[in-house]
Amino acid sequence: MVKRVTGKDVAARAGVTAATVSYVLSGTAKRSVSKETRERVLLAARELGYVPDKTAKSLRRRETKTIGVAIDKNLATPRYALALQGMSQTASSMGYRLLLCHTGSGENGMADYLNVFLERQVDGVIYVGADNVGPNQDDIETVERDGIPFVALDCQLNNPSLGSVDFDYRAGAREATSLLISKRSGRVAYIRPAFESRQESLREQGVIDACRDAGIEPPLTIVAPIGAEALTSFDRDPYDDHVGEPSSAHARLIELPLSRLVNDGDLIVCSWAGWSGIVRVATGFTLSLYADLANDLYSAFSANCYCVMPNYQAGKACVEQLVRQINGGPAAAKLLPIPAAQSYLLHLHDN
Amino acid sequence: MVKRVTGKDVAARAGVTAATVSYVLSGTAKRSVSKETRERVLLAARELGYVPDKTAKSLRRRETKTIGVAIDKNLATPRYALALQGMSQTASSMGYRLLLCHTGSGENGMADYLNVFLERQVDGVIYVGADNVGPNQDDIETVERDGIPFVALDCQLNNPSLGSVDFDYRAGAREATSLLISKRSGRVAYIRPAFESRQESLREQGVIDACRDAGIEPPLTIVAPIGAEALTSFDRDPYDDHVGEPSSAHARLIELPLSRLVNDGDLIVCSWAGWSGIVRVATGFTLSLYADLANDLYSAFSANCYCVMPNYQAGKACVEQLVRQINGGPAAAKLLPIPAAQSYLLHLHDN
DNA sequence: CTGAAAGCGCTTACAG
DNA sequence: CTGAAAGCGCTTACAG
Repeated sequence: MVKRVTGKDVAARAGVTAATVSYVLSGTAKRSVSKETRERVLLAARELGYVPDKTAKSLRRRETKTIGVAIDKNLATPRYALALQGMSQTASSMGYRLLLCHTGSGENGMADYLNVFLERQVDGVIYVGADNVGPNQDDIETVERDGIPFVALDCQLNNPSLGSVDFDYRAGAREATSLLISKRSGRVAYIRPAFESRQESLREQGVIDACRDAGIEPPLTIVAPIGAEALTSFDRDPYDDHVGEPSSAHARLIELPLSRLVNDGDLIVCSWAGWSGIVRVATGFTLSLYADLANDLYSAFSANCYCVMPNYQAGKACVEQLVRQINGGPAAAKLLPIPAAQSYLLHLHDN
Repeated sequence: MVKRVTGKDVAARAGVTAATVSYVLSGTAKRSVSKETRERVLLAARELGYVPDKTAKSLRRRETKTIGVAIDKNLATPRYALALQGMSQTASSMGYRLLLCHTGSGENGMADYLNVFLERQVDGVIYVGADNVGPNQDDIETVERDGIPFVALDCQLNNPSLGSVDFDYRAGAREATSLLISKRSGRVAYIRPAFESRQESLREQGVIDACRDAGIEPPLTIVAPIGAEALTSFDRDPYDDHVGEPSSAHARLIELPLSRLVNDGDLIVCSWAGWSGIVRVATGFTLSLYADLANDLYSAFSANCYCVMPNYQAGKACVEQLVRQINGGPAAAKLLPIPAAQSYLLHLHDN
């Protein structure tokens, strides 16, 4: 391993001092440098292959241009991966990088994602978290007390002092269900998971809203045996998921006696992305129409309508808002609309 | 913003020097500290809420305990998200964090993922990349010259001086196809994308191997109009993917006149995860059996057999190998087997 | 327009 | 067993 080239080496070669090198390369226009000196420095830097040490810079400037992302989600669910991608690309375009953190607590009992801020490794934190509940009360107090730039995605915190990006689940569910109702008359059956969360309540309420709007009876609600753990990360190797008995939310849905619970011709609304495909296959119904209250690649093949989750946009919004906070701006709350769409592919078959 | 608590503050309170604080808290057993002093230091640190500054530590120790991950993949494809998850959890358990990098080149013309190493922000780099081709020749030379700890995932580099983790596509395809053939007699039809890569060649060869093994005619190969760009990241907002004309690889598959290209009863082998579901729906065939040469959540519903891609394991292997390199070990090449499995769910229906 | 110097907060040989 | 000091590589007021 060769000796590292430092700013001092460049300075020596250019016949200037390290300060001048810094002013030329970091380009803070606090000092003007003569064109001739600047050229000499740039040449020397290029000749020596100088790459400034960011750890030294961070120590001195007290900023890292890095954002911590607390995400323990099951990334095999494209929703979260897309949000992460939105964050990554936006951060990159704004001169930031993403550091992945877990939500668990480390050695000193401090939550990992807060610790990483206090250790000065990141300038702010985006919390996606392991469930849809959000950070605990202790962590929230630490964030407020230490003034940590902080944005929570899809946590429904309702805390104005914390930054947040949320989805308008209720309006989205209402719109998608209404779209389904507009295509065909029939009873609405709603399939949702077995656990309670603010998100699930909002979606269910939106389905009820749509039935009321249309003047039809409230939905028949079917509770699938799927717990909140389906949302979180793998505690075990997901490799195992695919060789033995299926344990994913999708697989457990098929255990229901679906063709006894719903009738052919029902308008079947599913809380999660991709469920309608499973119900369609499992029941073999030919008259029913389907809606997914979220979407993934497969919704286009099995759901007649679905909610278009703006996951990438949400990731982008998180970064934009966090950077505003890092630069001294206030925390804000953003609520993203969820448009409803018809399946382009199923629509093609109609013609 | 209150003044930051430093090691010196803790030292003052404990009546010792900053050196002692460092020895107590960083615990490098290079110096033994009396039990009584240690307690005083720990108490003072707790009382003051001391969290050591990692940027200072990194500058001094010349290590960051951070791994750069160059990943421009479409994370909506669970394969890559799972690999990332394997990396993240493994890194965490080994005391490392993950910094997301892009593969593009930044300001100084240096590839982003190499730059981040030269800037001393990471101790090593895992390359997943934007396509299955791997880093370019210039980058490889930089890695070798500067001795950058480096592992390439699924790049088929065949360069012994670089660390690598690859999949045994050929054997995997052979095994899955053989499993399909063992279930029913019939012609093998193989559906693959329109671009060439080492990975695609290996899979195709594996399918051919299986036909030869079984003494049946070589597969009928069908080329789907899907280009390599389907593997890479979004240049545009993927939000658009779901509101207009479908542009994903899955959607374009359905544009083929599949029911004219294959016959009901064919053994249909698909190169990518999830394709068999689309072919099954698009053709409506009742006699054919299907295999996916990769798997996702939906393969269990539509493919009779599939390859179980050890993505999580691969991510884990990358981190383990990289850390070994960071600690001075040599680069190694790891080839992961791809087991074939039968769909548990479709198997249930047989009974 | 440029130089000399202090300092960010740690770690770690070097003395005692 | 502990203290005093140097130094990691930058940035940035302060003089000139």
